[in-house]
Amino acid sequence: MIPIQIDSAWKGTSDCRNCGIRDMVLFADLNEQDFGAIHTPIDDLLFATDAALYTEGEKAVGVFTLRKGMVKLVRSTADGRARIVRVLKPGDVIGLEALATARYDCEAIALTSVSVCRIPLTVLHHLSTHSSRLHMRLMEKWQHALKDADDWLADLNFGTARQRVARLALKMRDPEQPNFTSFFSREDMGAMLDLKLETVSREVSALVRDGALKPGDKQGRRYEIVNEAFLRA
Amino acid sequence: MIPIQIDSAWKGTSDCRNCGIRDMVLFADLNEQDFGAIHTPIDDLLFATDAALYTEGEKAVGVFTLRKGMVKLVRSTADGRARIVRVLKPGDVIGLEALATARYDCEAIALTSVSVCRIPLTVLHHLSTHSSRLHMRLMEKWQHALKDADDWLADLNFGTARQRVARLALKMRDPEQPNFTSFFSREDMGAMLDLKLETVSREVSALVRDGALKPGDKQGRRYEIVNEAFLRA
DNA sequence: CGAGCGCTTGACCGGCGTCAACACCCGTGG
DNA sequence: CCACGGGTGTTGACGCCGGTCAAGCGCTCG
Repeated sequence: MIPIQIDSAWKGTSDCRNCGIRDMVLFADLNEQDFGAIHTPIDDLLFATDAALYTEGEKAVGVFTLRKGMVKLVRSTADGRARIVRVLKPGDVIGLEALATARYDCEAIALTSVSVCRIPLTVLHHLSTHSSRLHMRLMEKWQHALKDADDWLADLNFGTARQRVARLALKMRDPEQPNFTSFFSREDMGAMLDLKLETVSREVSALVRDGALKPGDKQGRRYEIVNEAFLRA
Repeated sequence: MIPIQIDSAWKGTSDCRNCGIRDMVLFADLNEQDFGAIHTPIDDLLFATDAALYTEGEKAVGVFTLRKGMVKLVRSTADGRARIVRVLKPGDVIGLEALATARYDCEAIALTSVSVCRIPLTVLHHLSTHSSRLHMRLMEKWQHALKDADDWLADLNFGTARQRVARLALKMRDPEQPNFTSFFSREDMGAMLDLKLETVSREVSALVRDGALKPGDKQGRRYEIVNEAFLRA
């Protein structure tokens, strides 16, 4: 694992009105008046794989919306090891907690190359008290984040190693090609499932042997889902 | 484990202005004008141990504030077993997710006898768009719930059985008597830590043998923390 | 005082962690 | 173009932790 590296690039300023994924995100149902109240520019940013969007405890300037790629939320436990608490996908908000505390509760690291836009806290604070439309959207995002956290706990940290890996395969399906799923480094997968990387590797191999998965590349990152029912059991 | 039983009693209507724990809860910094906008009565309710406040997927009428006692949030996993995702303490809000979806995401069951007040969704929806004070409080509650969920995952579902039980002991300290901690039935503890009840029992006994804990009653529910440093390691 | 429930303890076994060797992919430099 | 080396994934052998099954104990409440 490469240590933290800040490796981001400024891509320009967002035109939120014409955002390609606007219907998924916070500004989905803002009207012209709401947009007029945004006085601080919203930046588009790119992060390379393994770059940190922010670190645990860092003072927050804004909240991110994930446009493309995947981001892991990492928390270091009392005994020093790193634990991945969730993985965020396009449309998700990164660092919501900053709205309440102006600090980030855990570290956010790009799992792939990542495209995000950063919305300043001031903008959100101002809009959320003046626009009930944004207010409702915010509630939905909070609720989604909390449900996600609970799902993560209930689905991926329960049962045998085999079951956990199978559940992860189902959770990480490609939305566009539902019979394909993308994995991560075995070490990352271990930190998500509370397993050692060797165990993860063994169980992935076993699922391939049993005909539930089929390798889609040679690096062990992409697999085809052959037998979905098997993965569910 | 006793199956679900609805066992609640109406204790009256709350006088929120003079609530004993008002500074901890959602209505902490409402002003007289805000209170004037509450047109639906807020009920005080009592639930007996093992009673369900609501069940998973149930249509929600309101959100609860926990005044006294403890409540577990239970989720049934795909393979039928029950998983305790969090335990709520006085001052916490129960069923926040209903604000966004009007449904409860998981089951809430009283771990002790419990005193709550129920705030109708209509009241919160109306107030949160008209009072930036409540709005801010809501954010804080969401953030706290999310942090709690992540803590639960990172602290209690990681490491050896011994470590998990030790962490639970620290997490469940009595706020008033910090050298005392309260446990639950071994089965519930197992559902929190992802361990079997026999393992929990063994590890608790081991911690007592090693001089880290001392039994405070004969039912195995209350223990004195003798060696805090030992529990942290 | 007896029944029943929950907690404890023991014996045994299987799954996962540990340590280690090896295979494979890829980038680098000769 | 090939040789080399590091990083990552895979596979094997072995030991220990925790799951399983079962017996026994000690509350509490009829």
